[in-house]
Amino acid sequence: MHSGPVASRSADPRDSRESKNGGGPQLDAVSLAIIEQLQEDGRRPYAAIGKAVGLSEAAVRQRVQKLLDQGVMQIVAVTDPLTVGFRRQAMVGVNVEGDVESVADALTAMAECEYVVMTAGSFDLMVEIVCEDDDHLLEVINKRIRAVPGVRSTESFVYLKLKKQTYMWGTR
Amino acid sequence: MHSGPVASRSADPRDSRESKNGGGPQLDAVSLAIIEQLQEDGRRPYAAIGKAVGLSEAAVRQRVQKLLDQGVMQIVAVTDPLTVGFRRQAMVGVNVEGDVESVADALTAMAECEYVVMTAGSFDLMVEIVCEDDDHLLEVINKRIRAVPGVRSTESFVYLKLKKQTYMWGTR
DNA sequence: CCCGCTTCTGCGAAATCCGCAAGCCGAGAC
DNA sequence: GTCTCGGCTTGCGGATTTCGCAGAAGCGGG
Repeated sequence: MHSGPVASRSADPRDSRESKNGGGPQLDAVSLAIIEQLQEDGRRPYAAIGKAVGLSEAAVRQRVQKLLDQGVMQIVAVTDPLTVGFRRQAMVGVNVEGDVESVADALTAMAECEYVVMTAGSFDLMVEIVCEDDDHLLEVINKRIRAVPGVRSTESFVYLKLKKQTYMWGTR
Repeated sequence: MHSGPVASRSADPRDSRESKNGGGPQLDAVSLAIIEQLQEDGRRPYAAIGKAVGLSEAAVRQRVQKLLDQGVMQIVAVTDPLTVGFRRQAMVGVNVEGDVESVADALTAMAECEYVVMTAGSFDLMVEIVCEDDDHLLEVINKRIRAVPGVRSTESFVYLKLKKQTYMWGTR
C-alpha cells in the first residue's frame, strides 16, 4: 500500500547520481525530499513527511536520525540578528601572509565571527562579523582581527540592509 | 511551583532592555532563552523548554508560535551545501550605477543567490552564490548577474574551504 | 475601582514519538 | 543457486507531546 513513486526507484540511501563526489556521505532522492520537508518546517511530524515522500513513519524517523547523527543536517532555530540585539554586521575581507589556515582557525575561534571562509581572489579570507553596536564592531575589526598573527590587511563592508537570507539548499 | 528565576523578573515579552531599538518587535530575556533552547535543538519538546526557562508548557508554545508568526525566528533544517550536491560557492561583490535597491531585488529573485546584502565600502552589494559546478557558477556570474541593468562591475571570490558557519545568534 | 488586554496556567483529548519484532525484498558475496 | 546483509514496511503498545480551551493573574488606562 505504501509503494510511493519515489521509494520504488531507489531503496538504498547511500546511492546517488554519481558516486564520485567531493563531500561526505551521499544522499538519494528520498533523503533530499525529507530535507526539503524539514526546510519548510523543522517540526513537521514524521508521519506527514512520510506521506509527502512516500515512506513510512518509522523509515522517515530512521533517516532523519541518521542524517542528524552524520551531521549532514541539523534542525535549528534561525533568527534575524536585528531582532535579537545585534545591530551591526559586516563582511571583512582579509589578506594573509604565511599560513592562511592558521589565521582562519584563529578567526573561527572568535564568537563574533559568524562565518569564515577561505577564498580565491583578492582576499584570502572572508569573515562575517555580528556585533551589538559600532563600538563592538570597531573593537573586533581593529583590535582583535588585525591582532591575529599573519593578518596583513583587512577591508570592511558594513551591512546597510540585508535583502535575502535563505536556507533552501536542495529545494530548487 | 513554576516560579522560574528568569520569568520572575519580567513577564511581558514585549519589553526589552531599551525600548528604542532599530529592529522590529522586541524580545525579553525569556524569549531569548527559548530561542537559545531551539538553537540547540529545533525539535526540543515545549515541556523541556519550559522547564529550562521557567515557564509552563502552554506558555512556551504560545511564545514560540508568536515568534514564528512574527518572523522573528524560523525552525528549519540546515545542511552542508557540499553534501547536497552544490560544489561551487562564491561571494560576489557588485558595484552599481543608479538605484542599488532595484539591483538587489533582481539578484534576490535569482535562486542561486543564497544571500544578498547592501553594504558600505568598495562594493555596493555582496552576494553569496551557491552552484552545482563550475559551468553553473560561470553562467550565473557572467551571464545572469552582469546582465542585470545597473550592474557596473563585479568581483568574485570563489570559496576554497568553509571553515565556520554557525546559527548561534543570541547564544553568546 | 473597574475594565480591557495580554499572558500564564491547568487539564483533558488527540496526535505524535519511540522502541521493538516479524517478514519482505533487492543487492552483492560466495 | 544460496546466503547474508541492509533497508523498508507493518503492526503494536506505552510514554510523551501537542493542542485547544477555560479560568486565573498581572498590568495599564479611564
